[in-house]
Formats: sequence, C-alpha cells, structure tokens
Amino acid sequence: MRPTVTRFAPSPTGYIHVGNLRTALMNYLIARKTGGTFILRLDDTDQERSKQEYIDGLKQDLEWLGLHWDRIEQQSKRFDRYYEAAEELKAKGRFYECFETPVELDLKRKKLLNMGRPPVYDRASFRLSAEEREAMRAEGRQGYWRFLLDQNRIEWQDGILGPISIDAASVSDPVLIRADGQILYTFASSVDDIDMGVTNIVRGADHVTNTATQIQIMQAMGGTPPAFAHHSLLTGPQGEELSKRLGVLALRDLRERGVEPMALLSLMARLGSSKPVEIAGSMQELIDGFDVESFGAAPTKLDSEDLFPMTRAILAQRPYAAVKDQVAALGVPEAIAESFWNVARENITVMADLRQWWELFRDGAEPLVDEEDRDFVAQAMGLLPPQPWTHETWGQWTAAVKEATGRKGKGLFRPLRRALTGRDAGPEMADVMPLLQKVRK
RNA sequence: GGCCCGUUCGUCUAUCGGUUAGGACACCUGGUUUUCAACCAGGUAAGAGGGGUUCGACUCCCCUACGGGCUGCCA
Repeated sequence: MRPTVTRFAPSPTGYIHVGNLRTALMNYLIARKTGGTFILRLDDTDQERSKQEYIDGLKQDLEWLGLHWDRIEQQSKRFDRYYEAAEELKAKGRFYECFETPVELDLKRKKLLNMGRPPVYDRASFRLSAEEREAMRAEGRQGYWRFLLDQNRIEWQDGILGPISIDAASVSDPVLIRADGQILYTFASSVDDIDMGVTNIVRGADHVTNTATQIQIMQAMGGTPPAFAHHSLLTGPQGEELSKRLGVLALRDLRERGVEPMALLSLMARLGSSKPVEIAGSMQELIDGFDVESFGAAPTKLDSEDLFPMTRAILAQRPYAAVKDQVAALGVPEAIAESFWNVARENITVMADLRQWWELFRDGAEPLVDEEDRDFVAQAMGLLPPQPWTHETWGQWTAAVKEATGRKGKGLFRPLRRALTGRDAGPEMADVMPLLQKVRK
C-alpha cells in the first residue's frame, strides 16, 4: 500500500463533537494504516467565526483521544497562495467576476423556486461584456468571483457510496471569493488538498456536492483529485438529527462525563460499518481492523449511552499501574491501593465512581437492614472477629454465623452484605473484608 | 421544487438471483456465582409498500412512502 496523505480539516467555529471525531478518526486511521501523513488543517477562512479558543479546544480533544497529527496547517496563513491560485484560474478563464448583491441573488433563487425550477445561478454576470463590467465597477459595485463549472457530469468512485455521478448543470457555479476579498472554504480547501498532496479524503456526506465542484476546481488547477469517501451522517437513537443533541455529544462533554477515549474510538471506528463494534486494546488494533469500504451509506444511529458499558468494560480490565496516581489521589493508603483497585474496578462505570467505593471502605456504610433481619444481623455482628481482617475473614465469620443461627445461602449472605456495605451489589465480600476500614452499626 | 444517497432482527450490518436470510451488540433463558458483573451454553427476532423482469428476486428495473444530505458572497 502506498503511503497516504490524509487530513482532518475542522473549522474552529465551535467545539468538536462525535460527528467530527468520526471524520477525524477515519482519516487518521487511513494515514496510519499505510505509514502515511495525517494533517490537521484548520479551515479558518471565516475569520468572523473562527476563534483561537476553539483551535485550542480541538487540539486538546484530539490529544485526549491520542489522534496525533504529523503536520498542522492553517488556512488563514495561506491567503497569498489562494490569491495566486485565483489569478491562475482567472488566466485560464475559469474564474469570472459577478456583481449581483446577496439580495439580488436571493431574489433570483426565490423566483426560480416559484417557477418550480432548480435554484441554479443563471450566469448572468458571466455574459456581461467588458464594458458592462466596467460600468458595474464605475457604479461602485464590488465584484465577487465564481468558478465556471464545466457543465457535464462529474463522476467519481466513492470509497463508501460507490459510483457517484452529479450533473454540473444542476449545481450553481460556486462563489470562491467574496466581494470583500474573503477566500471561501471551497476554494481554499481545493488548493490545499492539491498543494499538500492529499491522497485520500474521508468526510461527511454533507460534502458530496462540494466534492463534485472541488474535483473540477482541482482539475482546473492541473491537480489530480484525491480519492474521496463520504461517510453517512450520524443521527440520534431515534433517527433524529444529531445537531439537536449536540450539546451532550461534544467531545469535551463526553470526556467530562467520564467516557474512556478507547470506548469512543472503538465505537466510532466501527459504528455504521459491517464490522462488529469491539473494544480495541490499542490504537494499533484500531488501525489494523479499519476499513473505510466496510461502511454503509445509510444514516447511522448513534446512542451515546452505549459509551458507558464500553467504558465500564475497559475500566474492569485496567491494570493498577495505569491508575496508580488516580488511586493515590483519592487518599487510598499505598499498602492497600492495588487490592482496592482490583476489587473496585469491576464495580465502576466511570473513574469518578471510584470515590464512592473508597469512601465506603474508609468510612463504612450506613447499614441496610430489613426489619425481619434485625435480630439476625445484631447476632452476627456480635460474632464478627476484631480487625484486622483478611481474605479468609468472611468465610470464617459466615461459617460461625451459620452455626449460631442456622441460616444459610442467600438468607445468610445477603443481609450481611447489606449490613456491611449498605448495598445489594458489589465486589465479592471475601475481597471486601480486608479493605473495609470501619463498620458502622 | 431540483439534485444526490439511503430503507434487512431493537441496534450496526452480511448476502455480488437459488441461503433453514448469517454475524455482532442488546435482550431473554439456563449453567456458574453470596449479590452485581464476567464467563459458558442456548433462544426470541428482520428484507417499507406496490408493480414488473425471471423457472426463481432481499438481491435487477419502475413507482410510492419514509429517512438523510445538498440546493449560501457558511464550512
């Protein structure tokens, strides 16, 4: 496989969410699979909406997930190059100046729509004579620039969607430079993908039409368009638009809620593909098991709650060495820290749950005793040997209680668990006893 | 309105015209377990609707319905 060059090109106009992550991850995995290059490109041509805060935020999010970029680029630093490329296209007759105001364009669109026709730009400005253009400028009109599409069918073999064919005549000539001189994304992106040698682009299906026009732009520049793949967009569990739930699906929020990076990565690398969602042990496993072509074209339902069982499973396997500092930070004495972790890890969903287990062990729990068990528990407590307790304590104690009360099985063990831990569920009591620092009565 | 894509178990999906329609997750049952989890075994469960083409259609074609996307001097 030839080394690929891929890129993740977010617009720093907000915090990134699961949808962005899916795109980023796919491009990252493709690059890594071939020993290629993964470029983080900040598409910040929209200076109004782009903010440093979001650039910092998205870098943090990517680092949290371990998606390291090999190269970073910023479109706002490349405006000179875009103007240069624009001049080339003007010279080739593929850029033309237009003079309609936004209001006029809006009117044209509405008119066409009312007539039941597609709202495609009519190229009125393209047909202007040199004198007419001059007159427009003399009037004080600021020109904006469109790319002249070749009106034939634009076709490509999409890595996910298969063969795509779009009639350029059904698409407006894209505006690439605004009247105020602002370079627009469609153009900057095309120039960059060619200049930076991007070989593969995976992005959302919302870009399919852009791809059609960008292929022509790249070709007009004398470049070879990369291989494209458009993944379907994510929806909520009911198939509703994900954007409505964006609030809870920003990466920083998921991180805040305790989702493990590998849970998120494992889900996003497989959801919507024909391969089963499996928790990967490492990024390498994710890389090895990734295949863009295994993804389907249908919208993908995502239930963010699925991330929690996955997180739980990851934590249950996590070795003590990986969490040593976090356990110490809770104030767990070093002598019992490792056994505490090994016992508690199977009973937490997110790391934050660890605290309540430590507090239980450290302070004891408010006993949970049913009315009918009151006497039984009191009697049992009387038989409880003095601390310190070992792994054997539970067995010895319950044997003694059984002997004294005649109770056995569930009726014996359950009330004792509830009395000692205040809970119905938890780690094995034999493991709990040596960790329990205190018993409340 | 136009253009593009889509619709198979609850969910993600496999099937390149002939299958008992397969798998994974979830769920249910049983086993194991003091509980939960884990683990093992088993199980329930699906081709949007209608027309064609064909000996035979989930698969190819058309229509309808439904879903998603695009249709910006945003990205």
